[in-house]
Amino acid sequence: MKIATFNVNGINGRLPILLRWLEEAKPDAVCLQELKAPDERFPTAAIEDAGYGAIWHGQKSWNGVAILARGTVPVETRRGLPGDPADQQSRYLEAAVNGILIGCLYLPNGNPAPGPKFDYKLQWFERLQAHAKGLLASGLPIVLAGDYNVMPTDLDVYKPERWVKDALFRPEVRQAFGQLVAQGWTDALRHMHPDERVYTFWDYFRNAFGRDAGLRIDHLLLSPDLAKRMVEAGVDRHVRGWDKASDHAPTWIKLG
DNA sequence: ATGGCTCCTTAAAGGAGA
Repeated sequence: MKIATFNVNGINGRLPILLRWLEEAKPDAVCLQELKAPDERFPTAAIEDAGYGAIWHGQKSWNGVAILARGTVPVETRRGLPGDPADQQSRYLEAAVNGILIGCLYLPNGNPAPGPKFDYKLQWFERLQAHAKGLLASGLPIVLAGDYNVMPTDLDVYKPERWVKDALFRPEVRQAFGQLVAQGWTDALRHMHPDERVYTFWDYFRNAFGRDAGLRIDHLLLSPDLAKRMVEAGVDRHVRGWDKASDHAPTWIKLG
């Protein structure tokens, strides 16, 4: 079983990219972020024609997450991250697919930091930690996949010193990610590639992809039993080189 | 340090992304 996460940066603007990649990679389950579309503008027919069932939580202009499953429809278990009823942003969706519980998340960017957006990011992280702890305690096979907007270590940034004051790399954020993983999760990509520079994002500026000036910010965290089943993990970085590509590349694991 | 690019939006120029 192959499970992927892909920040599409606009599901309608990037629909040809998404469909081309689905056809090529044939993932069994996919978490999408940054739909940038309200619920009624989700491209249901095109996704179905590609062979995927889907659930989604859209939002006008920004955010928005979805879970796709090949040949079946994800069974929704949660919509929205618990802990703040006033939070209106579409950033968390959870479903069961083929016996695995999949949490799809789009963690806030947090810039500029410090400031209210950074505070929201840290609060969101605390809510995620609380929810993840409960999930882990359930003993179910779980993957928490998405755009975490965090580079966990220096190895995950092309030029760490340039990013130390950025909301994606500040100590508080790296610490929050570390605390989350320490609950008992496995950072799939780093576990399979302990010493390698593996990036999932390259910005649109200054030929970042051509220079390989990348960041690793899209992560799949696995519960202990799923970590034991993992046989492969990777990034489809060639997708970033396609015409009209997202600034993120699809990131995936294979379970045996 | 800044700006570079690309998406979205009552469609002009601004917000947001990272």
